[in-house]
Order: sequence, then C-alpha cells, then structure tokens
Amino acid sequence: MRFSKAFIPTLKENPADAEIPSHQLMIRSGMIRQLAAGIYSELPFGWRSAKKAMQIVREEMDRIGAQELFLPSLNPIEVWEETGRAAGFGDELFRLEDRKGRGMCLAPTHEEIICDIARGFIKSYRDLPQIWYQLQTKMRDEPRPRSGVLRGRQFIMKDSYSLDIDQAGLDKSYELHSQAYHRIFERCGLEFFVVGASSGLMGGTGSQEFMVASEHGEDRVALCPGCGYAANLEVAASRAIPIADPDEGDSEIEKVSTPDTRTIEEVSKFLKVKPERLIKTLVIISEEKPVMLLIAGDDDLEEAKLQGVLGAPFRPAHPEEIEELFGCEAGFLGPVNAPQMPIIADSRIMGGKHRITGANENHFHITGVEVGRHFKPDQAANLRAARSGEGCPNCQETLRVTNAIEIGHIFKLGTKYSSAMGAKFLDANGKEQPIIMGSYGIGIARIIACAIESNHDKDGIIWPLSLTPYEIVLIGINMKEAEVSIQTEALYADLLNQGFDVLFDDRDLRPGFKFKDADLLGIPYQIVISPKTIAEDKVEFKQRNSGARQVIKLEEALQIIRG
RNA sequence: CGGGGCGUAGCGCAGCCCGGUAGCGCGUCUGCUUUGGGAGCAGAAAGUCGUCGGUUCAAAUCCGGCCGCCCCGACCA
Repeated sequence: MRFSKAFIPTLKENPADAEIPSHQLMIRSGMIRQLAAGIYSELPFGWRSAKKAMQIVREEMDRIGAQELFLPSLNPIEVWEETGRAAGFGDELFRLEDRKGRGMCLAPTHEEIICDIARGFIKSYRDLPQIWYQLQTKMRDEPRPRSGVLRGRQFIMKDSYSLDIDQAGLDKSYELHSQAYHRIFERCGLEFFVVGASSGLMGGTGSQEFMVASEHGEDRVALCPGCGYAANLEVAASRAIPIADPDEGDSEIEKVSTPDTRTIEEVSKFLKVKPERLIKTLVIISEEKPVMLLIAGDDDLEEAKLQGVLGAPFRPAHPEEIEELFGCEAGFLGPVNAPQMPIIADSRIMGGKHRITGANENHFHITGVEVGRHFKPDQAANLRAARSGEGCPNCQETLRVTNAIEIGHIFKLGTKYSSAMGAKFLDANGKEQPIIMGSYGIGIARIIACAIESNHDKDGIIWPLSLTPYEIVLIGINMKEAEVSIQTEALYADLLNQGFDVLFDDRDLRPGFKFKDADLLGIPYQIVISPKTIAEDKVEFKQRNSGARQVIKLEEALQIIRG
C-alpha cells in the first residue's frame, strides 16, 4: 500500500476521551474511530490487524476439527425465553421489535441458536461429537462501556460450541480447545496465563480463563511464580498471614469510648492497634434476611466467595436498615450483644483473642474480644480476597496479585441449554439424552488491545510480527529526487513480489514527519532510502522493537526480515 | 444505577466566575522557501458555542430540563 493513497488518519495529539495506552494508540494510529459509547468502526489499518488475529484463530480452530459457520445476529426473543436468558441478561440484551411488533433482540452470544440448530439436525449419537465456531459481532448493552475496545457494546468474538454424547466427550472437546487457545495466544505473541474461574451465570461444571497481566485489566488474579498456581481472585486461595494477638492472659471485654471513629483506619489509629486486630462487621441482606459477616480489619470481602457460601444473591444492607436493626451507625457494629441473625466469620479471625469490635452503640467499641467465647459464629468460611505476599496454597512460594485482561474463556456447560431447549439425541441403547455442551470464547479486539498494551513505548505501537498490519514500512526520503523515487519504486515492487506486506511511505513530507508516523504505527521493520544511502548502495534498516538502526546492504536487511 | 468531570472549527484547548464583535495551537487549502525526528513565511476556508426552554435591550457566559461522552464504583457470558 502506498501511504499517499492509504486511509491511515494518524494523530499527533492524544484524544481527550482515551486514557489507557491501547485506546490512545489505536486512535492515534488511525485503527479505529468511535461512533458511540462502546461502539467503534474498524478503519483499514486496524482491520488488517484484526484480520490477522482472526486468521490465526481460524487456523487453530480448524486444526482441532472445528467447523466455521455464521449465525444470525438478529434473533427472535422467544429463543432466548426458552432458556430464561432473556430475563437473565436483562437490560444487557438489546431489544427491538420488527414491523409486525414481534419481539426481537440482538444476539449477545449464541448458545441458544446453536441449540436450535442442534435440535433440528442432531438425532443420533452417530452425529456427535461436533465443534462449531463462528467469528462474529456480538451485542451487549453494557452498563458501562470503557477502556476503548476492551469493553465495548459491539465486539467481534470467536465463539465455539462443542456437542458431545457424554462427559468424557466434553472433557476431550474442552481439552482440544485448551490446546488450541494456547497455540492461538502464543502465536499472537501474548504473555498469557490460565486461571481457574467461577462459572458465573453461564452455569456448568468447569471453566478457565486465559488472561494477560495488565494494570488496565478489569479482573484481578493471584499468581504463584513457583508452581504456576493461578486463579481469579474470585476463587483464589492463599495461606493468610496469621494475626498476632498479644500475650496478655485472659481476654476480657471492655467497652471503650471511641468518639467519631467509624472506619477501620480511624479506630486503628485512635486505639493504637494494628488494623488486623480489629474485626470488621458487615451486614448484608440475602433472601430478605440480614446476615452478619466478620472479617479481619485489614482484609477485603471477596463477594464471589460469599456468593458461593450463601448460594443466593445478596446486597449490602442500607444505612437505614442497619440503624433499625442495631440502633447505631454502621461504623460501630460488632457481633457481641448483637441482634439475632446468622453470623458468618472469615476463617482468618477464628481463635482470635484481644480483638476489637464495635459496641453496637455510637462512639463506642469493645476491646478484649475472644472469638468463640464472647460470640459464636454460626459458620466459618473463606470470605476474604487473597493478597500479594501471602503464601501459595500449593507450594512454599508467595503469591502475586495482579490486574489482568481476559482474552479467552472456556466453559464446560453440560446440559443447561440443551435440556431447556430439547436438544437431544438417541444413544447407543436407543435412549434419549440431552446433548452435553461446551462453549469457548475469544475476544478479537481484546487480543489486539492486549498486544498493544504490552508492546508499546512513548513513540507508539510495537507490533508483534503475527499481528502487524504491515511487516515493512518503506520510507523514501526526499521523494522529489528522481533517484530516490526510482529506487524506492523499484524496491517497493520487489518487496511486494517477494510476498511481504509493505506500506510504502511515498509521501512528499519531511523526514521527521515520516519517522514519527512509522514509529507510531509500529510496523516491525523500517527500510529507509535517501540520497545518502543510495550513494553508499545501502539502505537504512530499523527494527521497531529494539530501536536498533543500521546502514547495511539491502540483502542483509531482507535476511534479517526473513528471520 | 450512585459519585465525579466534560461538551466552543477535523483534533487539542482558552474564553464562562464578572453577559456586549468567538479566540489560540495543531491540522486543512493556496503560494514561496525548506527536507534526517511531527519546518518557516504570507494568505485563506472552516464554528447552529451539545440541545430545548427561561432571565435580559443583549446569553458561549446566568438559571432550569434533556441528550451525549469520559472516569471511579455497582454490574459483567
């Protein structure tokens, strides 16, 4: 492509709306343009990269025997009512009506459509297993689109669906996907790791997420550098550091005045004790009943874990509800002499002595509390979020907690959708069985954004070879000079003939301008031709990743490019 | 949905507090000069000041409603 004819609208300044590097650079390099919140057009430069990612995905999916198909984005709402997910997705589902008033929606994913096809055609165990995949736009009315393309309302996903006759078959399909995903993300040059995840609302028996560490990720994960343990913080275990209680003999409760100290930090400072020796009392409402939660003062509640313990939805109690139940503010709650309600304590506080809690009276706390003597939790459970520096549950190393971006997710679904929709087959014994399903997603834009998040510098993008929109940018310096024009034109034609993806910067612009654009676009190899290099019968060769710049024979440069 | 910020030329912003001719930088167009890290000079085009209403002789500026966008939180296959 000639830059003079290309539509690559680069920007010198950062757009005001973009905060994270990938978003800024995708806009500055003319890859994307925002149309509305969470909705982006893919411009030619960005689309070339997206197509490369999709090609890698296609090759690896085909390799495990998956078959690509293409499904409707416009769906009748009834299909989604069959599985209850019309309600499940709620406001996140884009809804509309056709001219006859029939309820429609824009597909946020496609399990239901796959089930509909399966129930129409899959009749026998002989028809299975199957793996079907699609690379398509999905639409979700996200409550808060953000971070550029990382969380959009319209986005391209590779989604695949496995159909099997039994659990062993599902295990195999799941394993095939795991292998394919490893190859895909390796080929994309991403430093990823796999974490055990909660299955969430998708249901099913197992799931893993493929993550890339990034400070701008929305997920938090615990990683062990020793044994490779990796888990979403939603489920991560850890060996918590024990709380040291003072050796002061019997723990006897004493009410102390703590005026205007409502937070852990304030109480800790006022009473001059470490936050960990305070017991934090939280009140939640689950199934319309209050439940008291107790965790160490320096710990954070991990809501996904609590969700697992309760087995029911919950919400924090409102301040008015707390006033009504306890007769005091939320800042002075405690389990001693508290109103009757179930108490769930985090395991880390169990056995503690000389602890401090609220007195259930404004401006008072209680010291010298002994867990199990002055109050008895109904249940001890792991409610706290694991933290950096705590012990790995599987080995002696310490965990590191980091933010991460989810680029892929694999699920063992089981029969949730096939049962609801009557997608059944006859097994070898002539018995009707629901199809066992798996579902496996990859976010294409997230691959691109992650690649940029982890490969850029102050000047711009640094593309991995597998995803770069062009492999070589050929820069002519002083294009008005006949000799430069002749040489670059000849080289451009030659490089194209050799099968390289080349962006030929034939624009009549000052050198600095072209260099800045080349670095911003992040194309791995820059070849510069100028009157100087022509005189020496050499080219200037720059590798974007190292910044190394050398004046060498063209053949040497091509040698390096060919690897 | 709760909290915060913003909306003025294609992009980045000032002007608003204290009402009175709409400005700066970048980009764009023309000409000349330039040509190794986003050039210089001269000239030019381009803005319903998000939108609707109110106050006023007069509103980008003051008041109110609405819409949109960004950030934090809640939510999230």
